[in-house]
Amino acid sequence: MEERVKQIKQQLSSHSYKLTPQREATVRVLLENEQDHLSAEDVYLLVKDKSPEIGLATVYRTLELLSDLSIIHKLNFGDGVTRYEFRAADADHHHHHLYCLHCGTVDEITDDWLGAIEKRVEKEFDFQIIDHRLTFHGICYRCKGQVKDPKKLVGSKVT
Amino acid sequence: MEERVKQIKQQLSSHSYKLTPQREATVRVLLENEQDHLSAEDVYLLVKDKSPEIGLATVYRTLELLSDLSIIHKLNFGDGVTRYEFRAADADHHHHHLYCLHCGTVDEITDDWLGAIEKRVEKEFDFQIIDHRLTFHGICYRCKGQVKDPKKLVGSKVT
DNA sequence: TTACAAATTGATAATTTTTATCATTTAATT
DNA sequence: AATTAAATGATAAAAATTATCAATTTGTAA
Repeated sequence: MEERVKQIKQQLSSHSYKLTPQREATVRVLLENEQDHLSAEDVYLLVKDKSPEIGLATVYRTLELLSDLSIIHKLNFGDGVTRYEFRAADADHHHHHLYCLHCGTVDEITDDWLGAIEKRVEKEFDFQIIDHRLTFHGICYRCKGQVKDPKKLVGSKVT
Repeated sequence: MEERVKQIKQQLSSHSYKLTPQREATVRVLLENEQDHLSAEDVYLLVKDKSPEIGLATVYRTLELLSDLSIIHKLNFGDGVTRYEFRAADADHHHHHLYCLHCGTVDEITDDWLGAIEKRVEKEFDFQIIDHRLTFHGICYRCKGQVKDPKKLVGSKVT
């Protein structure tokens, strides 16, 4: 934890940004909730618990900054809100997500399963891949059995 | 074209919805621009050219309806706008997209390349897949050579 | 330490996209 | 022709994000 905060501090200062108290509070909230995919509002509320004086705009600015530096990733599961996730230290790609259409939970696949497909894309489409987004929509193991007609969930749900 | 309009009319009426002139105009715009990925605003403006009396809310309502019936798909490439694409008559899955970080163009891969991976997800994660979203972010063949430092494009760009 | 310039913040206004409301119009049915 | 439900258009409202700007904080240099 402290280790990672320090590392982020360095990443910031290497681009001449400071790790202000507000930014640090935001980073810590993100680290403490690494499993979740928090929206800006979520982050704001959690940060506010500890540092009530922080403003919403600052949280947005911090998330944007961290995203610019590729310290976090922006995600969009189509519910109208941008979500943020810590970018694994080692991973240079976006990992894959399992989005449950029943309960809304998002699980992760941290391995990159797209290697072969990406090669094919680069060759067949002459497309230089920088990153990817892969999300499966369906029913998670927790909700299995609770859903009668999965097809019904497809419709307008989620982009 | 006429064939497809008629087919959509039937899909609507089978759910007791009518193909009103406004809905038909919207459907035709979507069909005429099938290669593009239009936002609601885009559709609205194109429909307005032909039928100036149509309201924005009606366009939104129509897109939502078509999406509910899985006649079109909602897409989100992270630019803050929901986009719509005609759903291929045969495809029961979302097809894949190539999103160019340089020019913003979205190309399509209509085949489903995820079969093997989906089997693995279902087995390893006990996740019942209903649909998927796969988008590659990178440089398209048109922009190849025009981009010096692709890594620079990664940052905050797109969710 | 004090002074200064630049970076950052908080409050809030403004924007943007989408949804809700509601009176009016249209369409189908009796 | 009368009646009911569906659909529409105009517009208000909501939700998320971005922009503005004065005030504060920070790091640096005298």
